[in-house]
Amino acid sequence: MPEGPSLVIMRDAARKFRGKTIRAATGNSSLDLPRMQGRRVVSVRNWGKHFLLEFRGFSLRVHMLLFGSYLIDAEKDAPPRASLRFDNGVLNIYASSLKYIEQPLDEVYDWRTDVLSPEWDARRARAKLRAQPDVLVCDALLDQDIFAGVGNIIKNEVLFRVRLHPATPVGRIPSRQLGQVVAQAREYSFDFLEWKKAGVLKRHWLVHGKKTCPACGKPLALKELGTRKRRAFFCPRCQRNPGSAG
DNA sequence: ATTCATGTTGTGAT
DNA sequence: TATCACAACATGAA
Repeated sequence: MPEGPSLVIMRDAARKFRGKTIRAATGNSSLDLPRMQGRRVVSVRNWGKHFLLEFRGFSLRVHMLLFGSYLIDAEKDAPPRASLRFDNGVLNIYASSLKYIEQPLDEVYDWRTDVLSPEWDARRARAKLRAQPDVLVCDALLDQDIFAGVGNIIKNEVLFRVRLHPATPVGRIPSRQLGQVVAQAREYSFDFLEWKKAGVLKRHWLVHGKKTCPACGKPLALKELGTRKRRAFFCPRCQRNPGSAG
């Protein structure tokens, strides 16, 4: 489920609950779910991988981690973390991390950091990257304070599009290529969104989960790189590290 | 049946 | 005190 584009789809699917009142809030979350009963949804939003239901005075934050899922007007054979019943339907949330946010969302979230937001600020992202020259680009792309919404799939595909080795320190990336990284973090996320909506996402993966480089035909490398140790699929031939000899 | 993965947070060690 | 590596959590596809 859970990279930014999937949350955009969830947010749009749940938009019909905006302005509606929660009639019942149940589930196996340790949160005080009944707190939401009788409360009206002021807005349905998302920031990166966070799904947000805003009420007057507080908000519900849902993070799906790796295995989270949701169903609208349907249920499955598993206990929901939260089941929110409205007059016009039900939102069921499974295996997710739930939390209340007490402060106004605009105080908590910097929308300019969300790669899919209209408020996305590429220059700001570049400035943050410049401030951390030693961080590997594979880690930087997963940093939600720089690229909120980017996950491991987007990371791998962006680095291939830009033909950049995942283990390149940010400070060694030529300025023009760094600009491409930032631009593609957003652009690929929108492509991901369209493909996901159309149910054709996987067939568009060029390197993620693949064995062969679509550019040169040689085997792809698969390594757990960076401090995050997430899977990096890349072509050692086509994705050259500007800092290495060769 | 077993392994593994689109992710983050908390804990205890250093 | 701060940083860091690792554990923990949870589900379904292959």
